[in-house]
Amino acid sequence: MLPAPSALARKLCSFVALSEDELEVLAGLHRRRRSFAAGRDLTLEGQPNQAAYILAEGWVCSYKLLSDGTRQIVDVQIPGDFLGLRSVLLRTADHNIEPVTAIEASEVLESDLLHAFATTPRLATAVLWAASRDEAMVVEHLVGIGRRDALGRTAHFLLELSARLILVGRGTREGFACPLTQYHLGDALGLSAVHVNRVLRELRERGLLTFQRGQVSIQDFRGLVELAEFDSAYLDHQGPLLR
Amino acid sequence: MLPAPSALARKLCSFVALSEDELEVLAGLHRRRRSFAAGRDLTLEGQPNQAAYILAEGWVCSYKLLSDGTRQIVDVQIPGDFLGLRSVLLRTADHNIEPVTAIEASEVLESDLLHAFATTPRLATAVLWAASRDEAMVVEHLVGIGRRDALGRTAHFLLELSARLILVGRGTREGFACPLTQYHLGDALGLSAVHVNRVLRELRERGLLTFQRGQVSIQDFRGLVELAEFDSAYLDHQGPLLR
DNA sequence: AAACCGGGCTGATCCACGGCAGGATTGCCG
DNA sequence: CGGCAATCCTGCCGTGGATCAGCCCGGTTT
Repeated sequence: MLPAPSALARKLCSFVALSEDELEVLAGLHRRRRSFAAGRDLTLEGQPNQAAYILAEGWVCSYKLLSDGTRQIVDVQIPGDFLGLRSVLLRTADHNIEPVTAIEASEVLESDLLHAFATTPRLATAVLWAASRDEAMVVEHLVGIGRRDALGRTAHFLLELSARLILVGRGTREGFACPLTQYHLGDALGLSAVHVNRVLRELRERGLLTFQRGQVSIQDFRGLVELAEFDSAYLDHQGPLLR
Repeated sequence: MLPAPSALARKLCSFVALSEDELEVLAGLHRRRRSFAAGRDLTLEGQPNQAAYILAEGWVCSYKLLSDGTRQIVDVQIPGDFLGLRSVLLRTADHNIEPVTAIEASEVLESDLLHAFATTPRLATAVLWAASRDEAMVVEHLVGIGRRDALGRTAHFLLELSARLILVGRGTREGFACPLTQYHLGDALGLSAVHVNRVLRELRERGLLTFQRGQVSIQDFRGLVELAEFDSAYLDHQGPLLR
């Protein structure tokens, strides 16, 4: 009997159906489980030789600091996401990582990963797909900050989170639990926390969604999609097309 | 006698010294040279099975369109850069590509690339490095748009271009030829073209740089670096650290 | 209980940037 | 040479969002 599938397994399965063997290799990557407290940074920019992790429980965000004390959150990771894959390749972390909640993560050594890839090439493809998807998310984030107004940007961000959470069984079409504060949202969206508050109020008043006490409730999915021009293609598209 | 090194070869050599054999394999990727006219898009978002290219001459920009007609330029490619590497992997283009000038590019088939990697693993590492660098540039771009003001953002963008162009022999510490219009700059920086104009004037009035008739002249490198908080680490760092 | 702290919420004011509208330059083409 | 189309440039005014300042609430510390 196999153990319950990890969030990562669930995510990858939405892309290609993995065999039992492949799932087993994947599960093998989850030895070396570690926990980290909320709020204390994992990585400091510029430090070499960081490890990579698969996030199993909890949320983290990756950000860069500017000299005036402001920061920009580049992306938010949820269960099933990789952490610091690129810093392993480049041998230097190029951003900081803050656990938003207490988290559990499995440390993944480069050798483990290479071994897994050698054993099960389809797994390599799937992980590569996940990495490309992360990159596409950053691009979409860039477009949002550059060209969408605060309302559309916020709606887009929350819709993206929703889609990603549903994929790993942490949310439904109706909503999801979200541990991000309004400060987090501001830093992610390039807005001030004060303005985030006003934007959330407007979304509420328009009957689109509510975000209260760590719970996002989507009330008018269609309306949100329209407002945000949200097209989930970049998140889940063409799995089957990839060879 | 080897032919003159391509822009890509120059770029990769700044990262690892390549042997003659490796340079030859690299040169082999430049068969299948093609030309494209300025202004006419190469790729349309969502179309499957696009080719990848190595840009040999000229500039292009990758952008995404929004429904209100605005666009966001995600990155600008110069000679030596890859074009559409990710769309080959994902089998679908996720953005549009506009040649800013007439360009020459070498079409690269997946099979060529895989073959080159199999023959010369160090080449694979180098190309992977280039891809990671591109990704880091997008992240830096995101931070700029999210948290820097128009002046710093513009200065940062031009400094980054400068550093990249110097690497492939298209510029010096004093300046470079830049075919981008103020509309391009606006679309890249998330500003209106009108405001770009004002920003360029201010940079000129502060004695930092001039951008006139397609020529960027850097007059106060230090001042620009300070204004933009520019740290080129993400462009050229830790080559030797990568194994 | 008092003090404190993090987070949510709101109003008043300010300013960086967008939008519009028109004029000046430049380069290209017949 | 004249005409036309980009592109550059500028002034004026409107506005989205930042900043500041303050209040409320629930949880923790003492």
